[in-house]
Amino acid sequence: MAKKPSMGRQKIKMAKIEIKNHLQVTFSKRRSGLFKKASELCTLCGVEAAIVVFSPAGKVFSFGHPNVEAMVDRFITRNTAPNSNALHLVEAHRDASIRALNSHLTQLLNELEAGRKTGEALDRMRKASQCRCWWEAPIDKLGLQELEQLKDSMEELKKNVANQTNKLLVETTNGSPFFATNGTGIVLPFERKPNDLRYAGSSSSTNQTIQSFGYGGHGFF
Amino acid sequence: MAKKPSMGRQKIKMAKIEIKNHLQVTFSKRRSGLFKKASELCTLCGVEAAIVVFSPAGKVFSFGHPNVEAMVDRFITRNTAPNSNALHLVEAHRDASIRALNSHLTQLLNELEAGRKTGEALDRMRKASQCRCWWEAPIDKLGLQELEQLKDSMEELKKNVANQTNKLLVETTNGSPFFATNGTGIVLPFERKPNDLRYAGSSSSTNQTIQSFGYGGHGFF
DNA sequence: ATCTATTAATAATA
DNA sequence: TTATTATTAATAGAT
Repeated sequence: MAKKPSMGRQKIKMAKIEIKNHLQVTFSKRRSGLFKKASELCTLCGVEAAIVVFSPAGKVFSFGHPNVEAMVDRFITRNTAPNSNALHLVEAHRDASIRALNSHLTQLLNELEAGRKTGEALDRMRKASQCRCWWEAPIDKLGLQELEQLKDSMEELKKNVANQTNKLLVETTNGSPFFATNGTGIVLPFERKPNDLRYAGSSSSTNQTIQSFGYGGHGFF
Repeated sequence: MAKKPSMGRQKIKMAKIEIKNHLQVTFSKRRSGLFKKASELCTLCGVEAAIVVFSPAGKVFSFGHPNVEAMVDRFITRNTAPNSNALHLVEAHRDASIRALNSHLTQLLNELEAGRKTGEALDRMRKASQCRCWWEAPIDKLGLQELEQLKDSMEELKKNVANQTNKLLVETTNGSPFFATNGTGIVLPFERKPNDLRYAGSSSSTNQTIQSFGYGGHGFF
């Protein structure tokens, strides 16, 4: 079998290769050759470089030493080119967004802190105001038995004083219908439990202060 | 004169050239060779490409077909990227940062809102608790003279009822120090103003009645 | 830069 | 894609 000697490498015209197959092969070979050359350049000269190639099919091939994006970033940053390309706008926009977010964040943190302080102040006020009614605090310290006894004594007390009280009320008030109907005037204010006062994180008044409202003649507790 | 034949091209070790002069020459030659290769690739294959090289001195050399800017733009705002290179990571990282900031922001907004509501609730409580003691609110409205009168009437009232009250308490309680010290037991319930009872956002307790604590025997108002 | 002996890249082919 | 080979192209070293 006769060997057909290759005609070896031939000079080619420097123009777009029309034969698709050739073009594809040439693209592959020359692209890798290009990247190899770039790599050698980087190694021999200790420099940084990047290459990006968009294939006819739209694929992207890139080379970078030490890496593409660092190179591109560096190029963009360095490139204080007068031609403001869209990239700059994009990046600027992104940075602006981040800056705006950070600013917003800072403002919110400040508001939050202020809100916390306001809340604490209000809480302190609340606690202080609780103590303003002298009878509220001690009630919590009483046991059930003591409360029962207290209730009894209150009821008896109420009876004893009811008449005088009602008389006074009629004389001195402008006729609030409040007690007129039940005709009693003895009320025992009690404090709700402090732990019922939890408003943490809740906007609802679920554990709002429960006050005892007593009518004369019937049990309060 | 005898001609000294050049020893021609010699193979070189693929490592950084230490001799500065050599390095500079090699950088120049190979850089132009690289750009030429790139140019040929673009011509032969009809593709677009860009090269960026940073010289050891910090200078930037670039090649681009059709131009570097367009190539870099296209690379960054890349549409079709099969090879996931580090740029993606960079971009992803940036996006992640924005996302994290947004998340933080949302959380803070929530906290802030909760804080506002808490503050409002506390404020309402404060206002409400002021009214729990019926005499507190009106007190603010009284002038100095009226306050003096009120003080006098209360002191007289206290004296008048002290004996009876103490007696009752001693008889019926187990010695709660509750009323023993001030010696009063007569209560005058009054309703506070409805508009002082604002517990907006609360489903319960909205129309809570606040009892007043009063003393019988003398008119206060 | 230019030259030239060599090496490296690669077109054609399989 | 990968491998082979004949050629061309690139370039190290010297000028």
